[in-house]
Amino acid sequence: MPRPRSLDPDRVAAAAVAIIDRDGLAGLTMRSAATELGLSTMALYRYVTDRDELELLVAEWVLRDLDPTPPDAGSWIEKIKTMAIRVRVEVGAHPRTVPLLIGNRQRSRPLLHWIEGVLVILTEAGFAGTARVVALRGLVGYLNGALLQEQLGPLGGAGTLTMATLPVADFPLLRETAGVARDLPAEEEFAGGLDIVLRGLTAIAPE
Amino acid sequence: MPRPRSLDPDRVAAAAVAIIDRDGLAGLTMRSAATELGLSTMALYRYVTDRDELELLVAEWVLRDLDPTPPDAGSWIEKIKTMAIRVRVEVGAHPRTVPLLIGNRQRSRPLLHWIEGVLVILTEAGFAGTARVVALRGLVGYLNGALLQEQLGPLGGAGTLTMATLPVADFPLLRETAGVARDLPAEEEFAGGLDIVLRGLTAIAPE
DNA sequence: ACCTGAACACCGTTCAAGT
DNA sequence: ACCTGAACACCGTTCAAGT
Repeated sequence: MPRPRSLDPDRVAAAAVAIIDRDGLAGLTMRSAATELGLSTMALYRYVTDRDELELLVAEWVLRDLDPTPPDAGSWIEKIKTMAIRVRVEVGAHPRTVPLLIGNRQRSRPLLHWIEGVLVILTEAGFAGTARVVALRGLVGYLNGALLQEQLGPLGGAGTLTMATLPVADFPLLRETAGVARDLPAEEEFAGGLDIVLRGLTAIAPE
Repeated sequence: MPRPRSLDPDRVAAAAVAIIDRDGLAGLTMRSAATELGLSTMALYRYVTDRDELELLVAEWVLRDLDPTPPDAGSWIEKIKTMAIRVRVEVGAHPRTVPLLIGNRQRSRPLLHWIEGVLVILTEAGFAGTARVVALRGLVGYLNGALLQEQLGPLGGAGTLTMATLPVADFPLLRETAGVARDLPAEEEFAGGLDIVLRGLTAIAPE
């Protein structure tokens, strides 16, 4: 007399994300996830084959609402910008999952659909062959780095405590820049960096 | 009758890096590092207070020869490019340490000196205030992302195996692009992305 | 089928003890 | 001072057993 499955992958992922939001990445263990779901530890293995798969579930769940459709108005640069900002918005709801998103970026369905959308835009803009690869990777590389940096602590954030103790004589510009960075909102920092990448893309665009 | 200290931080770091080079990041444990050094596990705690400090030692050791001095010939863009390539060269000798380098980027002395050098170049180019923060962070963001991506597996690399199994109909451009990416050397991919960022920097440069 | 609990081979780290 | 070994509180995961 088989019992009905008490959970679905969505609820498993949501529970894992709740733990990460609350206790950080280190707080997520097979045991804590099972407890959060009201299961014994081993029952969790009914739903995922191992921790790696649980992390993939998390990565896909966080980006489940990521819109992969290219905007239909605006220049191709504006479209790419919109696509990039969409990622940051979704990630912003669960920022501590960032390392998992990066680690699973090649297998995450929502992200793959988003990449396909970006490629549509790049292709319409005339990119092809290796130039298109470079453009995509440059954009994604910046996105990964910027989101990770924002999460690990921006120049103006916690890490600056260490920097405040550095000998001023050896790092005059670093000290000065860190001071300015403290007052620069993360969102503007992200937008500014994205703008650099987008202008760079414009510069190497075909035609 | 105190015994002489049998090791210095440099040898500890070198041993840890040797393990990472050989067995990957997961292979590095307090136990494996101690064994590599011919010590009992707990003797390692004479040299580092905990695992976190061991990882910092690794991060600093890998970049110990990173030249922080701005090149004196060439345009400011060429100088920045040289600085960026220097990082990739040093990292290239121990690529699997990348996550540790990123995690410790705010405390790693060699990296802080390198950043100071980059800031000298940016300042000479006329960058100041928030524009200088954005320029620095955009560059470092790309560097982090690109090196991490290169390490976790480029588009043309292992992860593409997963992609090869995707339904073609849903991801036509992704499939096509992955095929091209497979034949693009990592070095060219990095250089191409760096070029995008540098051109973007040019576009937002003062004067 | 679905769930449980004991157990195994790991971790990082504390502590008391040896030279 | 420097090093050691046992022990503790964790991990992920295997396995045999319950309903």
